[in-house]
Formats: sequence, C-alpha cells, structure tokens
Amino acid sequence: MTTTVTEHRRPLRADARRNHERILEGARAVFAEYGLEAQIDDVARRAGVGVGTVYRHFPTKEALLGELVRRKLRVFAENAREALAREGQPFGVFADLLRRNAEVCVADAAIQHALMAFGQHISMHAQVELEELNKPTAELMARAQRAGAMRPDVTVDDISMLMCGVSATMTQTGPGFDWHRHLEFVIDMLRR
Amino acid sequence: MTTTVTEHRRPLRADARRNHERILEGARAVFAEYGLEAQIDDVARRAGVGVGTVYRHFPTKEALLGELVRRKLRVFAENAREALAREGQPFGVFADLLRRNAEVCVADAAIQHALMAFGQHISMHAQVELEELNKPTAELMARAQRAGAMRPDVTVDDISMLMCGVSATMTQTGPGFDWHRHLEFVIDMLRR
Amino acid sequence: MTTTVTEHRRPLRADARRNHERILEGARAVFAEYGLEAQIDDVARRAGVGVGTVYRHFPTKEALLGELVRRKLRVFAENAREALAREGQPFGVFADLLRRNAEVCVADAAIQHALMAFGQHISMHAQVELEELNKPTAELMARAQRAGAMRPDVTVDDISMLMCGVSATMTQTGPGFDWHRHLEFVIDMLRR
Amino acid sequence: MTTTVTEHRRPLRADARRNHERILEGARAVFAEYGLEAQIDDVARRAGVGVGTVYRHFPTKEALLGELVRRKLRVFAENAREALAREGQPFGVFADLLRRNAEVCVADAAIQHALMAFGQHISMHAQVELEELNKPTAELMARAQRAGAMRPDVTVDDISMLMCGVSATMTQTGPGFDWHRHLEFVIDMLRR
DNA sequence: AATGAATGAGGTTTCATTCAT
DNA sequence: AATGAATGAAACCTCATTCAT
Repeated sequence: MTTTVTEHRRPLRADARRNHERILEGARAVFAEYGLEAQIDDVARRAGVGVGTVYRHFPTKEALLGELVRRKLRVFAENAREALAREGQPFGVFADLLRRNAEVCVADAAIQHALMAFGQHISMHAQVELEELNKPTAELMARAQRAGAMRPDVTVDDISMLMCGVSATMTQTGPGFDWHRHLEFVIDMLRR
Repeated sequence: MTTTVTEHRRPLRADARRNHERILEGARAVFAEYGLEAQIDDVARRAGVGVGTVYRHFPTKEALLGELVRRKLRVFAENAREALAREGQPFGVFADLLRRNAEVCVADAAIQHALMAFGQHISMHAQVELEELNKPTAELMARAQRAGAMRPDVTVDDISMLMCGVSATMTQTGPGFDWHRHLEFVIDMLRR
Repeated sequence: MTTTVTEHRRPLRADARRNHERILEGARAVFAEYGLEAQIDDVARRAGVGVGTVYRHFPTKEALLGELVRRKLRVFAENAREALAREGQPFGVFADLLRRNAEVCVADAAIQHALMAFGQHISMHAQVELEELNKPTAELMARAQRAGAMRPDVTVDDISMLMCGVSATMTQTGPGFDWHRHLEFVIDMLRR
Repeated sequence: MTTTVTEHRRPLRADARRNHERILEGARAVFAEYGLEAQIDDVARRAGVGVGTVYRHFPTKEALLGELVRRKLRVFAENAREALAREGQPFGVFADLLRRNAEVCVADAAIQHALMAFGQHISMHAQVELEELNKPTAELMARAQRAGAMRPDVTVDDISMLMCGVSATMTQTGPGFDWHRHLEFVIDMLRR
C-alpha cells in the first residue's frame, strides 16, 4: 500500500493532516449512512471537528466529495497495478480486478451517488486519477485481448461505462437487483 | 398507441385535467433542463400555473417524479405489448424493443436521475406499472429463449437491472460514454 | 326564542338561507374543535358546501367570525330580556343571568379565542348587538343596585370587562383554572 | 433587582449571549407592536440578526414565546420575593405586588396574547418559574389571611386565574375596558 | 489553525381569497 | 347560486458557507 497523501502546496502540520484524514473518514461514513443530503455539520460532528475546520480543508462540499472519489480511484489504480504484477490467465486476472474494485465500491455506496450526481464534473476533477487507473487497466486488457480471451473492440472507457452501470445497481434496491449478478453479466459481455 | 389517461378516483374537471397534463409536461421539461434540483416553482412557472396548483395535484416533489416515472413505464409497457404483436425473429424483436425503450428514456434523461436518486422508493410506487411492463417482456423473452436465440438464464428482472445500467450511462458525460454502445454490449451478451 | 335571521338586503332564497345556517353551524363546530386556525376549507367541508359558497355568504373569515360573535351576543341579549321578566331577588336574577350566559359561552370556547384575537374589532362589528345586550343588562343592574345588593359603582361595561376575564379562563387549562370558580369570584366582586 | 441571566447547559460565547438577548428583546418588541402574527423574519430584522440565528437559539416560535413568558414570570417572582422582605400591612403589600406585576405585564401586552393563545402549553413549559412565583406569593397570602385581611378561601392558583383575567382586559380595547379598574375590583374582592 | 455561531438565499408548503365552470 | 380548482403572497425552515472569537 503506497502512502496516498494528498499533495498540498506546503506539507501540512501533523495535527492538520490528522484532521484531514478524520474529515475524509467522517465524510465517507455519513455519506454512506445518510446519502448525499448529509450536511457538512454532520460530517464535522462525525469527524469530531468544527465546521470551520472542514472548510479549511475542503473549500466546498463538492470538493470534499471530489476528494473521496479521487481516493477511491487511487485504490482502484493501486489494485490494477497489483493485478498487473500477478501471474495467471489474463482474462481471469482482469475479471478478478473488476470484482475486487466493485467490492471496494460497494463499501460506501454513497460515493456511487456522488459519482452519479456529479456526473460530468467528476471527469474534470479526477482527470489525473482516472489516467492513473486507465494506464494499467489498458495494459491488462491488451494482454487478455492478445490471448484471444476478450472482445477485441472493448476499450478502457467501455469498462468505466459498464462499471458505472454496475454502480447504479448498487444504489438501487429493486426486486431482483443484485450487483454481483450484474457484474458477472458485464464480465460475460467482455469475454472472448 | 393508446391514450394513457391517468385513472383517478373521480374524473377531474376538464380544466383540472388540462392543468394536470401541463404540470407533468412542465415538470418533464424543467427536470430535463435543470436536473432534479429544479424547484417546484420552476415547474409551476414552466407549466404556467401557480405553485399552489402544483401542490394540489402532487403533494410532494417525490409524488410528481413518481408520476413521471410511472408514465414512462406505461410507455415502455405499451411498446412491449406492441412488440408482442409483431412478426419476426423473436430475439430481434426483443432487441428492438430495448432500443426503442432506451430512446424513450433518453428523451428526458433527468427522469433517469429520478430513478437513480429515489431508487428504492420508486419500485414501491410503481409496482403496478412495473408488472404491466414485465408481463409482455417476459413473454417476449420466453419466445426468444425457446427459439434458442437468447441466454436461457436471463430474467425480466435482469433486464430492468441491465437497462438501469444503460440509463446510468445516459446521465453521465464521461469520455467515451455512449449509451448506444452500452446497450449493444448488453444485447450481444443476451444473445444465444 | 325569537327568529334571529340575519338581515340581508333582499330576502334570501330558501336554500340559500339553509346554506347560511349550515355554514355558521359548521364554522362554530370547526372553530370549537380546531381553534381559530381552522381553515375556511374545513368550515366548508363541515358545512357540506364548497368554499365559494362560504365566500358568497361571508366576504372574509373575519366577517364569518364576526357573525358567530354577533349570534352569541344575541343569545346573551335574549337571556337578559328573559331575566328582566323574571320574578325574584334582583341580584340573584342577575347572577343567574351571568351564570347562564357563561354556559352559553363555554359551549364553543373557540369563539372566546375569536373574541380575544379580534379584540378591538369586535366592538365595531357588533355595536348594535352589544347595545341590545347592554340595555336589559343595565336595567337588571339598576334594580339590584336600587335594592342595595350590588356595588353602586359597577357599570355594564364593567360586566363586559369582567366576563371577558372569565372567558379567558375558559380558554386556559392551567392548574387550578376553573371558570366556574372565577365566575363566582366575579359575582362576589359585584355584591353589595 | 438581581440579574436574571438564563441558565444554559454550557455558558454561551459572549457574542452568542448578546444575540440571545437581542433576539428576546426584538421578539418582545415586534410581538408588542404587531401581535402574535409577527413573523420570525420580523423578529430577526428587529434584533439585527439573520433568521437562522433566531432558529439556532429558539427552534420554534412557541419556544421563543415560552422563553419570553418565563422571563416575565421570573420578574414576577423577583418582585414577589422583594415584597416578602418589605415591612407593612400584609394585605397592602400583597395588593401592591399585584399592581406592580400588572404594570410589568402591560409593558408588552402582546405576551398576554401569547399566554392566551398558547394557553395550555405554557403552563407545562413554565412549571419551574410558576413555582418560583407561587412560593413567595403563597407566603404573602398566608400572612394577609392570618392577619384577617384577606378572604381565607383564596389560593395562589386563584390569583393566577384572576390575574389572567386582568391580562385579558389589557389586550382588549372595548368601550369602558380599563385594566386598572379590573384589577381594583379583584383586589377589593380579595379583601377581608 | 480550530471553533462554532451567524448568515441569508433559497426551498417547501400553507391558505385566504378569486374565478372559471 | 354553487362549486371547487387555481392563485400566489407570505410563512416557515434548512443548510452551505462565512466570519468573529
């Protein structure tokens, strides 16, 4: 696990960095529990800091959500890089990566809401992280495609798009809605 | 295309029904334009009625969205019944139905947001409409499956789930996000 | 009991007069039940007519309340005239009148609220009825004062004022609040 | 006159307490001027604070009125305790207390409306303050009664009830309505 | 740097009154 | 004359954000 500390102009004081973490963790928790309508006050309370402190670290609610999303993307990327180092059937390795990242995702379904709600914005706020994720992902896909185990016309962007659909399922509780099943359908879509 | 007039307890007065329609149309329009954060006042203004009138017809924003969703589902169902009457390759007929309903969907992508945001609730409020849609859909699928042209393990609920994923793509504007492409992936996967 | 039909420009049609009565009775009932914040719609529903009809008969909510108050005053006056015709100890007769009118009052405590809330206005809207009440009351008081049984400095206006205090007690539910007791204190105030 | 500072869980910050006072004073003023229908926005404007601040201090209009009433009751109680320490004829001291508290009352007659309108609730929200008032009042009455200068059957609750009646007179502007006169009737009745 | 009180634009909702049917 | 749908000003309340301490 690499140290994924947010890059700031100057290095934060130890206590400031501790607060930064607590806020992010608090945000994750309350958004997961109450959805996106959770208030900044709730985040602050959960994090055990004042609202002002939250705003010192994140200029807006959107920025806070953005950071949560970016962190998630970094975890995805980290997993992808690990997969790259793994031995085994290229398609199986890739499918396992999708399964693993989906598990990461479902941990706080609220981020899904964020991903949905902010939609277009995300791609702007997380350009860098998206690329970091796409690079190893593309390589894994190329391997599977060269091995003839994956549809040759699928792209990394397609994966984002299809996984976004799986995320949508995570946030729903319709009858027969089961994201594991959705994910396996997606994996089937990619096969051969 | 049958006239899908909303069944109400008592038949509404002519002017009331006209307003009912105008409100729904206005709601569809502003939600499409500004997303779910559009306000009831906006809906009223667009519909050319007073706020009070909107509240007389729909006690809450959720109720209004619910009715929009139900209407959409009724159109889906109507299309499904028509498909049932059509001649041709069962799988092709079914795939065309999915394409056609997706087009209906994209017309006002904001309703997608509603379907996402309200998620869990919708299925409760639209139980009847969902069944009306599922009945002919299931029959179409059974035909295709009997003809050996569709995966035998797919269910109607799977279709809802997968199409919900396609809808998610409609609301996003990521790089390489293209719901037509997403839909064709789904259709390909369902084949055989 | 005299026929206390409201004087209107032209005599109302039979059904209109019936509605007039039903509205007043409905108003009395809902104001008694829900207090002054009861809505005109509630009055209409209770009366079994449309809102428009209420407004045809009473131009404003205040006018409706005014009429309710006037009716009450007319009953008071009627009771006072009856007391005038009665034999017996002048003070006792007067005290009984107060007791009887208080009972009329408590029947719908909400009118009390009206009397409180509208305060100053009432005297303007019910000038005539107030005089009709004051005339026989003054005579009864004069008798009791001549008999040396009532404080000679008490006036009719004092009675209004003191009874208004008793009414206040009716609307309260404090510990030890008992309007019967309050009334007897008032009667004691007037004695000798 | 002691400084009657509101006891709170934690001591409020200096500025918060200042606002607390300003809001209460603003409320007193606007309710006095416009009656109970004055809006929270008016209170805020008069107090020179934002609406949100009013809501932070008092979650509802009723809570605000409740506090105003409690403050008034505390002043009454303070006066009662002072009377207790005074030399002189027990009945005279008591009568003067009633006159003095009535003057306090009339200062903002609108609170009377509050006492009327909210009626039943107040007694619950001001239990403590009421007892603080009743304790010294009961002692003063006992003295006067022992001295044979006051009706022996009158209780503290009776005083509340009768003064509530006097308050009602303050809010009315009928012809001949004069609360000083009403109060003297009450005092005369209590004598002996 | 941290705190949490203050802000006030903006949202929802109500209801006396009007007006088309 | 009766109806009840429509109106919209006004009330209430919330909450992202700012700012004094």
